[in-house]
Amino acid sequence: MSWTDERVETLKRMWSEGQSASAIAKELGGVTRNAVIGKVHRLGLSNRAEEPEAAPEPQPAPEPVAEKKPSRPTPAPQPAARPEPQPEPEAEEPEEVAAQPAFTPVPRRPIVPAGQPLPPQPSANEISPEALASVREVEKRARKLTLMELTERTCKWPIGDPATDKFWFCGLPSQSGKPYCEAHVGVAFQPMSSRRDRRR
DNA sequence: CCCTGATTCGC
DNA sequence: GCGAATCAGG
Repeated sequence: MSWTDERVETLKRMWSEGQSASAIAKELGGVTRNAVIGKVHRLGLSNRAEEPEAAPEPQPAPEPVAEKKPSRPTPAPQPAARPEPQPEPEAEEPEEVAAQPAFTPVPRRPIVPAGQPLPPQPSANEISPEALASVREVEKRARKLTLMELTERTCKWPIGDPATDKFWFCGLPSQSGKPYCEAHVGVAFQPMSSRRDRRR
């Protein structure tokens, strides 16, 4: 494969969109991510700054330039429709519950003002007992990965409260193509038919 | 271990 | 110019 104008164009577009080199290579086909990165550098667009040009600020302020993060402006990793985390807040295990009634070190504030929107939360209610049991079981074995540790093949099911330290992602091997592991796929994607009778 | 981009250097 | 190998890092 060679770098035709069309392929270069695709490269430029995807790179400016914040796509990873491997993703671009995958899209183009016939090249590796190294080839893509090499080309990116040769094209002189290694710095993912395209249109948005901010003031270079020659002599900005008296500050002697302490920190600078030209890295990445967070191209939004994987939004991924968030399902229902924690079907059961109960059940504790050998986990440091560490209750700190002394004082309130973290004045948490509800991200969502007062229950307003959040209409897209229909699922995760009528789930088969087996699936639920499977989930609860698998979450004990969660790899507890951080956001950065997630990949295309790790389960992205959130566990715990994002506002606290007790938050992580399942991280178990995800189903090919799916964002979750087998157990979580089971509760995330309902056949849309389990509505008939909810035996209880 | 999975992944990311950066750099080098023989071709 | 190209990109595998390698490096440095999350």
